Amino acid sequence: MGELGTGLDPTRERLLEAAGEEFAAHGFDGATIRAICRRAGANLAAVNYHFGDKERLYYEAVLAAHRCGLPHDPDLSAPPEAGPAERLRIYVRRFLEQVVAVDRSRSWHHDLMLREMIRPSGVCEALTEERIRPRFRRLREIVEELAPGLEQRRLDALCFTVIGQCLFYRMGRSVAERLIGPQAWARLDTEFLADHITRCSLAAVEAWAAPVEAGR
Amino acid sequence: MGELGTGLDPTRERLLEAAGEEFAAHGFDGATIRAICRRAGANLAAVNYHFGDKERLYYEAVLAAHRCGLPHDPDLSAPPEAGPAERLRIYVRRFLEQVVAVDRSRSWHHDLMLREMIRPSGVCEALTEERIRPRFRRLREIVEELAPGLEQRRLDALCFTVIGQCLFYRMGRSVAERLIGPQAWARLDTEFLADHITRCSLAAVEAWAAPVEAGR
DNA sequence: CATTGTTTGAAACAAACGTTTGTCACATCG
DNA sequence: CGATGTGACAAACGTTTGTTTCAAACAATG
Repeated sequence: MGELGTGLDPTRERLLEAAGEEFAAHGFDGATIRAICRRAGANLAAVNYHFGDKERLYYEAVLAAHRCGLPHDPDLSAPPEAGPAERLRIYVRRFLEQVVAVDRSRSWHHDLMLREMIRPSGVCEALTEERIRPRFRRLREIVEELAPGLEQRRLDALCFTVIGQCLFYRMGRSVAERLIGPQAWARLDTEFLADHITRCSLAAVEAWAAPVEAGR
Repeated sequence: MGELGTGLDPTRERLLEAAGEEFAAHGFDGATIRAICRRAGANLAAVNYHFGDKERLYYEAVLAAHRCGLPHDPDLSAPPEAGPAERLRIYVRRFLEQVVAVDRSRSWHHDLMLREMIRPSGVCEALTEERIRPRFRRLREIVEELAPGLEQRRLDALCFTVIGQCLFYRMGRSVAERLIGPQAWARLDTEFLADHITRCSLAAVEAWAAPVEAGR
């Protein structure tokens, strides 16, 4: 299992891990300090001792979960000489692998962020600046390179076209799976979706690109 | 204010309305029966009398909210002789108007559904079948008409490309607004987004409809 | 008017909640 | 050695939760 930080206090680390899973599963109100401590094998008073109160535990747990859950920026592995289309494909694939794909026990990290999206708390700001904005900036660079000279809001909307497609398979999973059936849903594997979203996004960008025929 | 049903009991109706807002704002665990009854101007025991317990109140409130919140199918107003592209534009616009656009007090209806998407409860099934599947079926018909003969999972993915783009502006609003700034976010009005998403989706569909060119 | 069934009212219930307390174990350092 | 500070522990704190109780108020019907 992945360590949540470099802290030297093992109890504190176990509390952060347990709190992340409990908060992700039941939300801030639904999760109880007793369940968190039980899962962490710690005493009930440990939360108050290490974090002060439930709210600060939540704050620390969300930040710790995402500092460890997302290894690094998703498109750093792209060869620098690759074209923007290829970098977009890698970006989408990494996005799907990390956010959407359910690799068993590591799925709860992003449930925390989905809850923050619906009703953002104080930690949402730090989370956005620290983890999301770097990714978004790289996506914007790719789209900007694919279609130079677009107005600002068109550029924003095109980035959201990419992100929206990816995020749907995480956020709308429960409904989407019921809509098309479990077996059809299972056929939408990461490989297929990455290819689908990439090609759709490229077509969308080209549709808005400068009237000059933009060869890629 | 919109009535939540045709029931004859005014207290029951006020409880449903108040419960919807409280559950949408704070979730099932966060909302309290006391706050609901206070908002509805009803006695604390009214919930137990009319609905039995909190869970059945939640179930009824979610269903009632969506039975009244979404007036009718979004694309019924499309002229029957309109082409699929024009019907897609109307579909997207209605989707954005109803789900995304914040028309003051009616915004909480869809918060309920977003919460159901993250952690579906028993009502999610009824909600999907009753309110979402009819819309999804119509979208599939449009896409099928735009690009006949596609394989099933490509058709599904293309529908999700449309829905994912629309839903993002609702689900990712808090994060997206912070990412691009409030003033840039304000410029993404419904009219602009409807046009953007429609054109992007049409380009995406055409990318897969065309005879298979050399893929990756 | 008396009776019946239905709805509301204030009060209380046990359980669970977040938080606090006081104490004990243990390591560190003068 | 004693003094000091850190952390774990059981127990209890006061509050809030969902739920229940029972009597009063009401409308409808005989």
